[in-house]
Amino acid sequence: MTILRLAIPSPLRRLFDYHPPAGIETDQLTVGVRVRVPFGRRELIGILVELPSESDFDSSKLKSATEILDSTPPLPLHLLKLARWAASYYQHPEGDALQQALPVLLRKGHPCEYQHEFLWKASEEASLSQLKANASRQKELLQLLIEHPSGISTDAIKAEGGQISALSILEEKGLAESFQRQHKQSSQEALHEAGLTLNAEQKSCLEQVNQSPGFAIHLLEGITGSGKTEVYLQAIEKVLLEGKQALLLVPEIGLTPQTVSRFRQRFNMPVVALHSNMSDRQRLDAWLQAREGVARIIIGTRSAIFTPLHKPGIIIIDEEHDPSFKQQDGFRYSARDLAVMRARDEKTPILLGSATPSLETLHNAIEGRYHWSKLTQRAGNSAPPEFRLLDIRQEKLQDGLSGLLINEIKEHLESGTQVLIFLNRRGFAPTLTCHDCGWIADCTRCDAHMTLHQRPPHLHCHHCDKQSGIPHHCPECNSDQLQPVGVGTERSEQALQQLFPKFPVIRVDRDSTQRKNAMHEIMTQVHTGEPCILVGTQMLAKGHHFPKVTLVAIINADAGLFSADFRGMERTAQLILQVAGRAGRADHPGKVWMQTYHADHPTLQTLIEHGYSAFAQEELHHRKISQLPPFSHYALLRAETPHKGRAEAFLGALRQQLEEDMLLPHDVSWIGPFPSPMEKRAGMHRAQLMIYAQNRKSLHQLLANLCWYLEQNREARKVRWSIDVDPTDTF
DNA sequence: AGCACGCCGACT
DNA sequence: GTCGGCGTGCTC
Repeated sequence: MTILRLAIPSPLRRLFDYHPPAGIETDQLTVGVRVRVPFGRRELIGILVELPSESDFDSSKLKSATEILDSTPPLPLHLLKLARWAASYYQHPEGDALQQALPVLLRKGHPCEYQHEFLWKASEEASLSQLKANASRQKELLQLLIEHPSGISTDAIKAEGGQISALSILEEKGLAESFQRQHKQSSQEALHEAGLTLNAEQKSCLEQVNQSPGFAIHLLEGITGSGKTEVYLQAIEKVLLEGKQALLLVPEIGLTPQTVSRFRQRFNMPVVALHSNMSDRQRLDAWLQAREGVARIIIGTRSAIFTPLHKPGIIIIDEEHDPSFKQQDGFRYSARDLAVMRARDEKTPILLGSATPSLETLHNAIEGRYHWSKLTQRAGNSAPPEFRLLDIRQEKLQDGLSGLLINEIKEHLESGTQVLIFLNRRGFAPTLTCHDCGWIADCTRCDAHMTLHQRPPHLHCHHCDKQSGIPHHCPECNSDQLQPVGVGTERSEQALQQLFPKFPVIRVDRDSTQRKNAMHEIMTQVHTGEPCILVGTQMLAKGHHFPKVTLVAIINADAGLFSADFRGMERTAQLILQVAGRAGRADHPGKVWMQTYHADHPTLQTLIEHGYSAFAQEELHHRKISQLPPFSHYALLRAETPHKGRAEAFLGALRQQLEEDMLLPHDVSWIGPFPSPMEKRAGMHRAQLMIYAQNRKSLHQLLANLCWYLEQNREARKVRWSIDVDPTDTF
């Protein structure tokens, strides 16, 4: 007898057994295929993970599977293993974890096949003059086709605002034609354009990567502008010449069309992207192209770590310290850490690149577990930016700006260069308050203030997305003296525009770039090189290059300085340096001015006077003394319920129970429970229990027991609990 | 997580 | 009289 043991996408931490569907030759079944099964009153798709000969469950009560969906497993066996390992390491239900390793369409049961996408292009002799002057829709569309000589998909046409219905008219007139994407390589050449000449540091780093043929971990620590990407490109080039593929993981906001086009420009090989702006169909096609080996370079965000490769050659994690590599809900995996596992498994090198490596990675490099290369020279030997801490304790600020800073901005603009203002706060003002009675606009569902927005005018909670109108009178005392307090990007933009009416002020945050193409338009304007002021959030800090910016101003360098999270300082340092890195990339030396109430903060001083390495060394020293990661391992047990105090009480009772009942590994300890830094969020009251250990194994063992216990426990069903292994945030 | 069952309050 | 509120239980 053959039993199908399946991972089912449900929160239950166990596998489920089924009989094979009637009339199926069981010797043809392989682990990894998708199986459609009845589950409770529903029908779900599970993944076959084992083929035992008998079930622990009463065999007569087993249901039969409905249908086997694949003849070969969509996910190669070793990636299935990786995903199963991850499920166990991160204590996440296996069925759900495996599901997340697959593209959405495969989760839904679509066949594991390409749907060859039709592309459209303008025919050779087509020109706009062949259309009637008033046929504006058709003209727009034809213009779009002409702009994409290598073809554009109907999805992309829609995204660009083109009219699909006009396609057939153009086709009839012989102005447009459709074709299927060809994946054949046009020639033997791997390169479209030659690589740049490497400096000595880059060369030695590249040699380091190239000389180790199998698995090896490399940390590439390179200051902004030192040419990390060129090293990536040339490392990839070697891999391509060997007939292998490259997987590049980038942070969520780092995957811009510019990133992809830089790789397309360099290589005469198919490059595919995998990111959230693509349709499910496009993602599946790209995923399959990677699996078949047709796509040679795969660029994706976190979830792309599960993309199968026909001939894996190298994995590169760009900005390895970026928090977006750790998933923050559900299956809380770290794509960076899994990438290391995967590289070991596939026997390929892995390259972790960053200007500001995470302390974990740095620690590994210091301990000699990673090969460590540094790039310290900026391209063209341009001078590093000059930092200045602006003590604003006695200063009277105008919309968040000190007089000194305003003067400096003026000087830069008048000398014809650009200025970047970094303010990590969206909206007009972080709060709205009543001048007469002190009332503050609070969110009813979170322990947070509502943010005041002016365009369009409304109050918005950035934690639960609740929105409401702006009251004209105070709800408490009916006064009409309601005032915005604090400064967000909208207000900063407005203030700067009034101060410098002759210069354009461009705001870059999630709100101002929502519209399709908005970012592209902004970048086009900035790249004209005309003097202007850019005001924005961390969107400005990542991915984009602003060669004409000579002054970077950090309005509130203190934000995050005194965070409840022990990683707060590390994050702040990384963000400051990342923003600072936008200044003076070309021949202009850059200045970085930071407004702070803590100009004598020793860590801040170390950072700007001696750089990131010195900062990191000090911080690692602190972590060692306090036995914090990377010198210990820990996990967070989170709980949330709609009732105040109940989450904390639940965790407290649990802790007590565990101390009484369970044999604790001797090196495991707890801290807490304590309420989460923002106790109430989106209507849920939250608390957490920190569990830490010297030894990964003991921690893992304890967590496994804990999960088992919680699944049995009746009380545990009344709260929502989850486990976060290697958490990066404690909110 | 879904989804159903079941047992009490305010509506057509 | 029912519609529907969410507590409880189950999923091979």
